Amino acid sequence: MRGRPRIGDDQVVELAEMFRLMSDPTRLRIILACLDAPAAVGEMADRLGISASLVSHHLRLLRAARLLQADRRGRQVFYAVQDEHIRSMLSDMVDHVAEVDAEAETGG
Amino acid sequence: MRGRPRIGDDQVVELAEMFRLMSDPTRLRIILACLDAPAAVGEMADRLGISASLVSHHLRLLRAARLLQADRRGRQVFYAVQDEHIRSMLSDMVDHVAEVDAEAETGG
DNA sequence: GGCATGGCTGAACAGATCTTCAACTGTTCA
DNA sequence: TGAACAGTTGAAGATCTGTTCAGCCATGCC
Repeated sequence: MRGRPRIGDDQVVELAEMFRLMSDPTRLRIILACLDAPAAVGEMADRLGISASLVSHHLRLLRAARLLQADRRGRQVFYAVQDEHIRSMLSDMVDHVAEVDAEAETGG
Repeated sequence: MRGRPRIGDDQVVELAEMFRLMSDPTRLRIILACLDAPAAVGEMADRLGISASLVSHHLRLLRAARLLQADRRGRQVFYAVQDEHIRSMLSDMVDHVAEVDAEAETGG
């Protein structure tokens, strides 16, 4: 039994940083808003009911961490999830919470 | 094409809260320390080189969120990851960062 | 009971974080 | 060129968070 790979301190910090980026509800909503398809900044702001400025501040962090990637088209900037692993992990987590919630509703 | 399940605001907040708990390096190390097998508080403190008080403070949050579960044996209290989904997600993430790191080392 | 061990808790403080507001850059179209 | 639209940025402030320190509860053994 080798067990799972041991990861070093630097990698724990890196991993924690990824979680930190997804740990704010507003920021998580932004990530989820462009999980399936690229979304423009104003579009997200409208959908989430927050200012474009706030969206942009959060996007800066997500861009810096290479979690999202920007793509300018005319005067709009579209954002999409860059890290495939994060995307599939988030999909799983979304499915999971949806599932747990459905169970709770039917009296699980 | 139905797409993935839509999750509501409450569930986003819930999900963000889970990520928040894993977003602090110290707390993440604590979770990882009892990922494969239950670990006692003092044991973790020693292994991580931090005070038992600090470990205990973090454990309180993790317990409250039902991420970890406590099990007293004599004077020691052993903690283990309670949520199976979180455990497997974390295993995946650990594998992922270990992989990415290995690739980087070999010049990927 | 008394003591040692292992763990928990509350207060306090430094540092980080989220949000808002105002001002700025870049792009399109007339 | 100028105006309007889309997004970005920096400063400021209230709030939250991680850590330390001191003291407290619980268990096991003499």
